[in-house]
Amino acid sequence: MDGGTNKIIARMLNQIADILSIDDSGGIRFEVRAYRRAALSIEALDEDLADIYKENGVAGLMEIDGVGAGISKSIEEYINTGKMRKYEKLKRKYPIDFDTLTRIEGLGPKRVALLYEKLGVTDLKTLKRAIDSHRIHKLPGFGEKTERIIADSVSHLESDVGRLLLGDAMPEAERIREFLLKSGHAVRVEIAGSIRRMRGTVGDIDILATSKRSAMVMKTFAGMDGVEEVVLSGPKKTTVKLKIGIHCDLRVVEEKSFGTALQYFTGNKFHNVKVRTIAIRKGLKLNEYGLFDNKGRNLASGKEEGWIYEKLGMAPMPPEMREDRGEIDLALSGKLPELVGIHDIKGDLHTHTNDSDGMNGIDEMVSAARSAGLSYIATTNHTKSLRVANGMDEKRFSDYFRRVDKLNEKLEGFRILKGAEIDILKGGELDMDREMLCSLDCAVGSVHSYLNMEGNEMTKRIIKAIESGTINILGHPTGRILLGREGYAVDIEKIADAAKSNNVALEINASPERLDISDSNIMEVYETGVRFAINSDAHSTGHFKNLRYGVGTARRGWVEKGRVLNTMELNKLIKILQR
DNA sequence: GCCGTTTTCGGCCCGACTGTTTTCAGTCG
Repeated sequence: MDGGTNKIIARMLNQIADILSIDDSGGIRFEVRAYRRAALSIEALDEDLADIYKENGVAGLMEIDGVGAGISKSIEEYINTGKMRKYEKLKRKYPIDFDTLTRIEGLGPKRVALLYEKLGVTDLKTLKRAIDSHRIHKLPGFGEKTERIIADSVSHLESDVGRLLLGDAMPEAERIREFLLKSGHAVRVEIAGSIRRMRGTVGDIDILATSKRSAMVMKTFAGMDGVEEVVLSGPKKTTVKLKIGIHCDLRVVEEKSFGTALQYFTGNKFHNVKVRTIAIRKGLKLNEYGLFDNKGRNLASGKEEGWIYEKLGMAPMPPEMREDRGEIDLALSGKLPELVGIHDIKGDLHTHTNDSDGMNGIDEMVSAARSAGLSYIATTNHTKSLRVANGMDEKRFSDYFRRVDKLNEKLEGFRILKGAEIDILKGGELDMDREMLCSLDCAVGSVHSYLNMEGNEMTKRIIKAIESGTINILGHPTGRILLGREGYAVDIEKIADAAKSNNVALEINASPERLDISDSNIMEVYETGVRFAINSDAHSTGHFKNLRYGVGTARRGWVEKGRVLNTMELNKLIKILQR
């Protein structure tokens, strides 16, 4: 896992880009772009740069996307000496906290540099002083309005709203979509951007609409419930700030541009750059309005999004894969995987009832599961050590299972599997009698205590539980909480290897604040051949709808249907769960 | 500075909006 070096180096590379871009005469802008690209690539890395360097040296570093001879040398220098000369030299000229200052609306590297040269602004504190003394608006290129925007943005930054969970942003986006459709001014309305790509957290909401009356759509949008203020508005694009704390962009295009606009507006940015580059190679030009040949004719007029990929020699690309992680090469060679879909999910193997810490009784959970289209669930209440969650001892489980038996007799076309979410104790032991443990239909083992354990120890603890031969699924394997805490620093590949050999599935927990394991973890372990289980961890009847976020996470990790335990029909599943 | 099924040199995605301009630079995605 990333030990912190990556963030520091990424920040240095970004600041090099900032400073270089202050004077962009003489074609330096491509160098700037190269530094930014490398920085982003490094931020997204799961492995620590220091480890990569230790194992494979500069050659290893150069394998990272966007890192070539120059930047790899700089990284090497930093790892060995704790310093990067290029960075130090540039910083001497501009000793400015670009990282913070460029996060302020309306401020990019050039304006930040000007603020430094004219007013001595180097960080948030000195910027606030400049704002208070009312000197910014006199600078060339600035004005009264810009000064006010900067002042607003500074106070906003201090109250930091940041990102939202997908599980919070998606319902809001759907509400907006429905509202715009009902208004009658828009023909088609789609959610695009990172929500469509199912990223676990999102920084804004992107909506695309088609209409001949774009002004009316914009007006409807700006005036709808939930809008705090209009940030910018033009005939083609409007941005509002929502009361839930993030921005929402609306783009309106003509009907004939819908496919290309959706492709463009879904992103991500780097995926789009690659797709457009492929278009150029074929003598075409792709933008949000169409795919144009050299005579300026729009070949994509009226076509759907999938057509664009096909025209460029690829199969239609699932939105969840569009992260520039190798999906384009895969598509060009005709090898895009068949991803698991929400309709493949036959059951849910991690749910709770009000017998431990759930909100609803088993009968209510069953009918909610049936409404969600499932044909089985495992109820997996907590075990005795987890007192805060009203964990159950063996006696209570026995009583509970008798009730389940009776209920199962009455059910047709649906089955409740007798399960438990068993605490993996500090030393890797399981919090249930072995006899009862082995009699369960479905055993989920999870860590809920001593979360700050050192990585190696936690890895051993989890592997010991896996090797007990008594659990079927490792629940929320890394314990991460999105926007909350990092996962345990476990060696996920070692865990996956052990899980594969012991016929244990790794959970993809669909709870919006978990989405654990993550898409990048999935990609790391996929080669081991380990199975996954996409579970809601439902604590109430309303939580089954979260399964879609788990499926989204799986798709982001390129998971195929055959690798997911709960896509199986019940009979086949039961055989696999036996141990 | 990076990169290669047109290339180891010569390219590098493309457009929207705003404020301060008087035709555009800076910022953003």
